[in-house]
Amino acid sequence: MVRVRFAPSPTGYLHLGNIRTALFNFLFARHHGGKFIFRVEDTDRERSRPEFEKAQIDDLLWMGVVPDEGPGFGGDFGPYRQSERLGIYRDAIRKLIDQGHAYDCYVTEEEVEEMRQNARAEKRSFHFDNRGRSFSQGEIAQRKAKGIRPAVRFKIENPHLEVHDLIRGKVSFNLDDMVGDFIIQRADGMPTFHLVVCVDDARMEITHVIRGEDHLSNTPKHLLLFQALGAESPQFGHLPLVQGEGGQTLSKRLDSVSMRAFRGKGYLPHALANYMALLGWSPGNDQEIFTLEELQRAFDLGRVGRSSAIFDPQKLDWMNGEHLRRLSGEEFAESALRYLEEQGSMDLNPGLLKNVLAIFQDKIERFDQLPEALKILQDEFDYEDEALMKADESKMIFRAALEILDEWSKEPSDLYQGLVEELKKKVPAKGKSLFHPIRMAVTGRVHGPELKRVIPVLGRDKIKGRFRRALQI
RNA sequence: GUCCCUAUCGUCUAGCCUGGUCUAGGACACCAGAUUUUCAUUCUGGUAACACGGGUUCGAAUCCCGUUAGGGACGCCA
Repeated sequence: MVRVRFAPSPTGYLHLGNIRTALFNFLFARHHGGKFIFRVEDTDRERSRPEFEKAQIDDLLWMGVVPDEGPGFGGDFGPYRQSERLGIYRDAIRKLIDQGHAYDCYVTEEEVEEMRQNARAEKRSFHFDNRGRSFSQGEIAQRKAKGIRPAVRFKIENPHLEVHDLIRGKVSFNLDDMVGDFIIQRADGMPTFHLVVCVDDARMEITHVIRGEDHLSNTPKHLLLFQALGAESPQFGHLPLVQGEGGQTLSKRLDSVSMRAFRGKGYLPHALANYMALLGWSPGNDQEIFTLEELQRAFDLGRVGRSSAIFDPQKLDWMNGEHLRRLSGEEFAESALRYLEEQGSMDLNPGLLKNVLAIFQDKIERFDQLPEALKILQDEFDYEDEALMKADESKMIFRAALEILDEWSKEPSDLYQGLVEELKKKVPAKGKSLFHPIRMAVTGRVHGPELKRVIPVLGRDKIKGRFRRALQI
């Protein structure tokens, strides 16, 4: 049974990079009929926030990436918040120390920092020299007396490691020229990332660790840890990183690529998922538009690329437009309404809105273009082409239109057809010279949606008002 | 600085493993045209890439080495 996990630390909002990792894990799990686990890595007490955990889950659910296990989602391997698993880690660390895989290290943070500074000054690469391993009993007693609390370090004994990465193939490391013994428990008693990740992955029976390439160099440490823990190591797959526009590094502080920002701009969740899936993965054929279900079926870790990709908002916009146009009119209106409500930018009545929204389905690429488009509902507006409005030919059309509308008795759905037919009888204008002034009087714009659709939706009274107003200009 | 990863149109990518079918395919963007009495949609066409240098081979985008460039890691962050 395939079991994968997405384990962010609740220290910020999810961004493009994070959520793509989540998506790939989810897709991989679904493809293989396995489980997707959401785990909260909140061992950094200073920076972790419950609000962020909530927001992260909310963003995940919004995209349709639903955990099978996690806090609030059930599962037999809980608790899924690391702050609630401290006892488990303590036991594991105890055992590692007892078995000689780890040791209390009385070297202080300040001392390490000094070593690091020196190395930098001499342009040497730095790694801890493991001096804490060989302190004498006397020295330890002395340090204890000074009130120094020990951190626990993991003893690196076989530094030559090979990682068989699902995406990159064989990668060899020599930890000797990378790091020294690394900390698995801080002086304050909290376990660190390396420890908790391995303990949890082992206990939660994670079979595949799919994560960002930034973790590739952590993998040898984790391999060692799994070994020492007496656990079978999962398989690893390191995803190429996503870069922002212009090749900049993505971070939680880069607002433009946060999930919040994408939701605010009005992207369809599945369009976003579709776009992200194609950032680093390709199906091997020319298909580009996928539903979430199709992605699950087609996804294959072996077809994930090895080089990093730059996020291209233009292609995202195009893809969102494609998904928008594939929606039924009903679905489009619902999604649009949901967006407008979420943004709180509309106080118009949903009944009318629903009819109006349909007009814009093939005119917008993102929902945030809607408020501007919906301005045609407002009666007060400026005319883009005032000269056209003032022309005698135009006035003649407006007057004729008003006369027709005054005597109007047919179905509202015939409003456009009927109006145009009658107008053609009353005025000499036709073609552009007829439709242009009408468009200007009704919408105030040179361009816009088809009059055929706008006029029936606005209704006779609103249209009449607009022609009347047009005459006064 | 040390270690690791990567390198095909401006961007996302197919092709690479298993050399010839690649005068390198698709998509976004861009340009031109057609359709649509506007705009958008749709359709047709076009510009545009194997980072560089060596090697292996009858033959290299594909295999090997080096250079360069980009990215990542080097935390008592995750």
